[in-house]
Amino acid sequence: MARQGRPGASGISTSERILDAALVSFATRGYEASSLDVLAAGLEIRKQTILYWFPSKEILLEAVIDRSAVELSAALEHSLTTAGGGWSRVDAVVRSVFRLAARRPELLGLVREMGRLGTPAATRLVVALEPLVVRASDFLEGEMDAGHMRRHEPRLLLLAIYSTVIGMLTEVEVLRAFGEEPTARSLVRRRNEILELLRSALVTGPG
Amino acid sequence: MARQGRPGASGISTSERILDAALVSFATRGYEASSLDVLAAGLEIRKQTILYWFPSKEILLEAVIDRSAVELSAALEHSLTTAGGGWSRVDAVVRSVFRLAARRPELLGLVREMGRLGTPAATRLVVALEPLVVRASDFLEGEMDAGHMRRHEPRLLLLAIYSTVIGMLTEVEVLRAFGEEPTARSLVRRRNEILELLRSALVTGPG
DNA sequence: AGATCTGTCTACCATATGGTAAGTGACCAA
DNA sequence: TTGGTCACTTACCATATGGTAGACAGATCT
Repeated sequence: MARQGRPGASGISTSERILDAALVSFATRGYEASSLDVLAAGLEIRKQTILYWFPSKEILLEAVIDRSAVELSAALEHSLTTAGGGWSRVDAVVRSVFRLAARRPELLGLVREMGRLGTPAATRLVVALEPLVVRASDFLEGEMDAGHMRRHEPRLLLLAIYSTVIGMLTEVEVLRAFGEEPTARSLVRRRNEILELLRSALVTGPG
Repeated sequence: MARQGRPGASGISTSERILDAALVSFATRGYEASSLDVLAAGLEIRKQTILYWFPSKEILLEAVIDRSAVELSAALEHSLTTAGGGWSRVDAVVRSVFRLAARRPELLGLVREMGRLGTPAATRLVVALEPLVVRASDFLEGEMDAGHMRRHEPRLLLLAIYSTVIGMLTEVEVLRAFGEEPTARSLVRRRNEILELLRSALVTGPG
C-alpha cells in the first residue's frame, strides 16, 4: 500500500487528492475508460506524480477500493448496529444509504461499477463488505424468526433491497426517462417511495 | 443507418455479426473499453470491415442501440398489452423480462450500461423505450385508481421495479457476494423472490 | 469485353495510453 | 558542507486506439 505523504500547505496530501479524483472518475466514467493523463490534468499535476504514489493503474484502483470500503462500512455499520429493532432498523439503514448518496455519490457509483471490474478488483470490494452482508442477513433472519417480518430468503431479500436502493440512487439516465430530475427534492421522494414499498412488502401485522 | 448487406453463405450477414458482437462487448466491457480491433479479431475480420459497415465507433453504438431497443420493445410490449389485468399483468411482464435475461442477457446489460453512455447515446435508448414507460405507468395508475393496487406514484414505483429487476439480473459480482451463483436455477429463485416481494408490496386485499 | 459496384483487405497515420529512466530542487541529518 | 531522501518533474517508449486512403477480387450491368 502507498504511504501517506504529509499534507502540503494546500491542506490535503497529494495522494489523497489523487484517490479522491480517481474514485470519482472510476465511479462515473468507469475504470478502463479513465486515463491517468486526464486524471493528472484535472489535478494539475503530472501523470508521473500519480505513478509515484501508485506504481500502476491497477494498484491505484485497489487503493481506491480499499479506502472506499472502509468509508462505506463506517457509514452503514453504525445504523446497522445501533438503530432500534424490527422495521425501524431497516428504515435507518436505508436512510443512511441515501444520506451517503447525497454526500458522496461516488461511493455508491463505485459499488455499482463493481460488476465491470471483474476479478480480482471486484473480489476485493466484495470481501471487504462481506461482514456487513453477513450482519444484515442475520438481522433479517432474526426478525423473520421473531415474526416481525414476512418470511423470505434473507440473502435474496437483501439482494433485492440492495438492487432497488442502488438503482434508484445511481441510474441517473433512467431516472430522467422516468421523469425524475436528479435533484435533492427528488432524492427525498425516491427515498420515501422505497421506504413505503419495503414497509408494505416486509412488515407483518396491521400496516 | 447502414444498409443491410445480403447474408453470405455463412448464414447471417457480416453487419449483423458485427452488431451482435458489439452489443455483447458494449454490454459487458462497456462502450469506451471496447476496441474495434478486439471486436474485429473476435469476428475474424479486419477492423476496416467494421468501419466499412459502420463509419465510426459512435455510429456503431447507435446502430446497436436502435436494434436493441426494437428487440426490447418487442419482448415487453406483448405481455404488457395482452396479459390479464391487475397483478397478473405485472407478473407476466416480470416473467418476460426474466425470460429475456436468460435468452439474451446482453440486452439487459446494455440497458444497465445506459448510465455511462451519456448524451446522446443514452437519450437515444431512452427515447426509443419511452412509449413502453408511458404505457406501463398508465397501467399501474389505472390499477391503483381501481383499487387493485396500493397507491404509489406510478413513475417512482416503476423506477423501483425496474431497479430491482435489472439489478437482480445484471449484478453478477454482487450476486456472488450474496451467495448466489449465476445459474439457471438461481435465476428462477431470484425471479420468484422478486414476484413475492412485489406481490406483497402491491396487491391489496387478502394476500 | 469493359466499366462499375460491393465487400474486404493492406498500408498508414496521429493521437493517447500505461509505464520506465533519469533528472531537479527542497529539506534534513551527519 | 555534504550526502541522502522525498516529492515531483521532464524526456522517452512500445503499444493500442479510432480513422483515412487506396488496392484488389468477384459479381453485376451494358
